[in-house]
Amino acid sequence: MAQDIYSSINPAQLEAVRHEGGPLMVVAGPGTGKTRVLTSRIAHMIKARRICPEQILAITFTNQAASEILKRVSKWLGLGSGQDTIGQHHRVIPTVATFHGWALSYLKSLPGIQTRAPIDQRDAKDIVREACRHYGIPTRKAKGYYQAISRAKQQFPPSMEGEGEEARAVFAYYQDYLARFRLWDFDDLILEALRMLHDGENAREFRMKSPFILVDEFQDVSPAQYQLTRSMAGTNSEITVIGDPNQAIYGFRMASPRFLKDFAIDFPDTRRIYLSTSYRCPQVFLDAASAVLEPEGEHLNASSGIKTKIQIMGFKDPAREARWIASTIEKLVGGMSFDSINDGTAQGTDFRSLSDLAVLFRARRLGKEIAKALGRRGIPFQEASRPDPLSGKDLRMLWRIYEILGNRAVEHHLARLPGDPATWKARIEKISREHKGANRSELLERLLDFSGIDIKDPAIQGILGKIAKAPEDWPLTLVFQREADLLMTRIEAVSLLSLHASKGLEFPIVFIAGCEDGIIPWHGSDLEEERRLFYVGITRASERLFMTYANKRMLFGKTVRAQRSRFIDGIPADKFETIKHRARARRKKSRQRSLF
DNA sequence: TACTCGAGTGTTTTT
DNA sequence: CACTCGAGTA
Repeated sequence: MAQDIYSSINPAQLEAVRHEGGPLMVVAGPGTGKTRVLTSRIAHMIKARRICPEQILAITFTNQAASEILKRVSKWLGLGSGQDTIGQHHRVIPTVATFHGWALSYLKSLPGIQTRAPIDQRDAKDIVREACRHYGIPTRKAKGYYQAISRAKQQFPPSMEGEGEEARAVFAYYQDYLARFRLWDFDDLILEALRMLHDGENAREFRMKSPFILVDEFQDVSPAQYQLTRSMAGTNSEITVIGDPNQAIYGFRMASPRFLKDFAIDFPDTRRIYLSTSYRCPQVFLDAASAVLEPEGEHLNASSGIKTKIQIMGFKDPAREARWIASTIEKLVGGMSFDSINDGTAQGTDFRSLSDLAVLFRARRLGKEIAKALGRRGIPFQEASRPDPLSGKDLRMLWRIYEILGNRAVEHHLARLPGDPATWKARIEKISREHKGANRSELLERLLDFSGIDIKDPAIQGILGKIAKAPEDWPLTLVFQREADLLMTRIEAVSLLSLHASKGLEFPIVFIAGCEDGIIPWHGSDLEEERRLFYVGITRASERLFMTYANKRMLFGKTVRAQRSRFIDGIPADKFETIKHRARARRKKSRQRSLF
């Protein structure tokens, strides 16, 4: 078991795994084994250094990442599946949680604190809308104000600086509403945990209990999360941050690669380790990616010997672009590669699996055209957009009843159940009285009789089962969120993803569509961040990379002429080949074929 | 409660 | 152009 922790690990990775005694920063470019280092390091701490797992806290941004890390660590330690990260652990395992999940359990663990009930984004938006109505502001402005409020609350203390009178009024109403009904939104979880750790005594106690902290994807931390990290760890403690400043693409939600730099200043004895061997991307792609952004840190070296160039194609319009992508995909999955026919090494088995392929684009709507083209050819595809687990009307109702039963934000939820709040109140009181001593999921099941929800629906049954297993008073917002992540199935289909959604993923064959000025880089966006976004896209590919663009595109009802992305012009000419579509290619048959 | 219709709006996304 | 949202109607 234990030797797996170190097998086929490179010297830099090993150094990161074994570092002891002070702050550590691991700068890990695409495919350099970031997760490998993180999980090996945790396993090493426990197995070799005999650190008690309870003293280790690993923080991630998504539940999916958290469960992936926990799974790998548990396997190395022989701890079984380690699925259950919420609530009490039956075995001693390290805590792996999201910032928000950790913050909530920390707040709950503090003696004498009055916790509030977490609400999700939809309720938060509803409250903002209500604030607008209250002030006679047109509700169409609610979305913008909600975003402004959330941005404000990424900072500590929250700041509406630069916002107008109206926005401030809405903010005040919103905050007041949360206080009145004893609610926390997602941002509050971070802010409140931070507020608690400001108390010297709390901080000292926490640092003693959890002296080993690891934070993944550190380039994505918000100002508040950065401060939280600082409060959690003393400047000399053994805190590990892992990230890649070149992949910081969440500026619009106040994240910044700046914090990775600040870290080394705020923790002066930080040992920096750069992972510079990419086990994913061919050198050509790495070089091209570097060229678009003049990356920070060391130049990346490819371990792969693949020599394929990037293939760039222009089209008259997005429909042709989409059709070409679809037909190329069909060829790639449908049969033998033309390559192998051409160079005589035909094996006859060079099929690509659909899940080896991804099409990336800057904005969701740009994927529509491609989805249509794939659909017409009957090629299965999978779009990234996961439905919000609490989006269904029924599930929302169920959630509200559950929260009321748990005595959380009762008035807030009663007012939002369909029908008359007083009737619901009476109903809930009656049922609770009649079934004294019954557990919460039993009560919930009885109350669902009044809701018109079909209890026999397998989805509802599944949720009820989860509730029965979840810790007594855990708010469902987080339970649902986790379940939705864990239920993500990997089906045999082409992935259609936004560039943002592609971060952290890897595919042998990648298409980046809509590589046009105005799209990539997006008109009016921060150019440096757009560069990093393109960098992320390029570095998803492990074998083949296509970039396509259209010379005109319909956006907002207007057809605009478009030019090839200026980022492509920054790529050295020997890294790619441009292929002319159809009309030209037909005459140069062999040239076209060499594509495949 | 469920619909139609017109106005208005247009990245990226997690918890 | 397509979609969402909210007001208004059945």
